[in-house]
Amino acid sequence: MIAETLTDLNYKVIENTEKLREIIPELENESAIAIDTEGSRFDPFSAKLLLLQLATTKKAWVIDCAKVDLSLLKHILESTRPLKIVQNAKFDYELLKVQAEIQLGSVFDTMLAERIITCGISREISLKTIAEKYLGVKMEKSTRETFTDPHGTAARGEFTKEQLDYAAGDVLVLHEIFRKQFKTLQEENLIETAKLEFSLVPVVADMELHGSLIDEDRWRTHINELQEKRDKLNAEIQKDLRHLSPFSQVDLFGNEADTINLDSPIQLLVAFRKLGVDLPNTSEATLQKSNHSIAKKLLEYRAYEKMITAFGESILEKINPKTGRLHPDFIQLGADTGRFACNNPNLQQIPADSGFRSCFIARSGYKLITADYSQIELRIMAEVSGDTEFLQAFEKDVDLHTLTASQMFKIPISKVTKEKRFAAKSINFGLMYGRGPASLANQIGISVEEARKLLDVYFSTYKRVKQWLDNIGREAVRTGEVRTLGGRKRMFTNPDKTDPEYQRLISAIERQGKNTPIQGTSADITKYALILIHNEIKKHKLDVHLVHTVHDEIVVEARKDIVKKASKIVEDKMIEAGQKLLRRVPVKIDIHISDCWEK
DNA sequence: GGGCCGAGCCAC
DNA sequence: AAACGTGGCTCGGCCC
Repeated sequence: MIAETLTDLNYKVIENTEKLREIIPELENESAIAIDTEGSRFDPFSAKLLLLQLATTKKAWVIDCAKVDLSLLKHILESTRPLKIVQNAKFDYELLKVQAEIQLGSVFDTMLAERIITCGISREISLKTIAEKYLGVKMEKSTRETFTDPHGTAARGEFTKEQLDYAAGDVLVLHEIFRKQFKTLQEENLIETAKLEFSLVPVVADMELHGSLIDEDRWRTHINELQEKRDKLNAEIQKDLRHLSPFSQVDLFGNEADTINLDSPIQLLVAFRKLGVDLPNTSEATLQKSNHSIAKKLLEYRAYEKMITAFGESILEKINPKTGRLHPDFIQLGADTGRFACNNPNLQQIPADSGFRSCFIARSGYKLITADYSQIELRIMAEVSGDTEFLQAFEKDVDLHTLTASQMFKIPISKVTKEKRFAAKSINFGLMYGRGPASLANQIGISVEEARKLLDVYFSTYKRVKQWLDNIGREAVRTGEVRTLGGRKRMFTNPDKTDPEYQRLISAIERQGKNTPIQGTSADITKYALILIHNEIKKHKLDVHLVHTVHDEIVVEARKDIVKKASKIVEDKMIEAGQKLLRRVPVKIDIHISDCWEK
């Protein structure tokens, strides 16, 4: 396809059911059709489905959804064949499911494909960008916003030629992009990864649509408690300041000024100076260095303040008025390792142990199942390195951190203290991040020299682990790429040798090279598990829904009477997904049934 | 007043 | 005194 075809668009507008019926046989015969939708909003629950665009390699149609019976297309859109080529299929899946009761099946998502192909090199995956890259055409995307304008013609169900051209243009470019991306995926051995991601689209979409229920009252109560603690701390600090200050704090009118604004660095610096403490600024590092009791309290005050602003009312504002639930955006390929990202709100960063999580609840008559992989990253490390000690520890299901401590400090298991286990655990986890002696020393409170010795002992105990880490770091730099056990690829761009930061940048690539196969394989496994669980639920038509995932954790809402059955499915499928990639290490799941989200 | 960015902090 | 991987959110500062 060349630029001219976009300006001289070859498409037909379909405005009645009879015309739609005429094109069905043509579509049924295709092996792949490109599709796109235009909605009046981005929220699938309140959006109106305006246009549905379809294209074969030769023709395109723009369907006015308000004027036709879309159910005529249901079997085509839901079946495995033809393949549906879509840019950001999750959006279209959700809109079609909610507004037309059609569940898009068998997709090739050009946006995800582009992310897979260019992972580590680029994050430019918009249709505009990839159409230019693969077709050399410049797309004008400003018409898009006219569909969501509540006062525009689209809101009245009328479309301008410009809007129809735009809609057709979006779907006309897809076949050629698909053809080229598919070729690249084959050449780069990325078909498995693409299949995984494409199969995951309806799973993630259903998870988003189902959403999470939050107990608003409980949430507010919790915020109030934090606010009270913050205010109490504030009062204490004010009192301390008054008490310790040799000067009385009196305002212009001779009244005792009772408070200063703790959020104002200027006022704080003045207050500290009155106490004879001269601080350069009120940054966290400065306050930590100063051993003053008020500095300590101030840091504590800020921690509460942070919690309140970051997780306070802002999350409740995201509750969807139509469903009364939170529908966060799960970004399937958020991280270059293959992990999910999440936003609006980010449910993957809800504090683990401060009373926020227990506000996420099951509907009445339902239960939440929280399941997470036990030490999955260390198990992956055992698999990829083939380290005998690691493998045996998991085989015998002994506590790896305790075992590590006993081997490193050459003491019997029974003599391992809490401190020694903590030191071992810090190294075990630090491994996966390419952690150095300085950072280790800092965490467990020893000198850098002692930390260095500790690491030496560690690596002489686990020789294969060291070998694997050194090798993969080196290979990442040499070849410019690493892969996960699922075949997912991440690329690296080596810095210029003349770059003053050269060595630092190379070290960063080495660390990323070490971490990505571990973190990314964990992501592969969780994604396989989500698909397997989703399929099983559908197969048996169970009243069970995925609601949430946090890297190595899956949360499911199940009707009470079948929660045991659901829990068995979740556990079995998570293990099946794990063992698909881990062949010599057993996989273990921690699983809990509760009224709320908790481990 | 909106966009961008770093700091700081939350998660795994 | 820090050099630990992957993200997102909020705030403050800066720029236009």
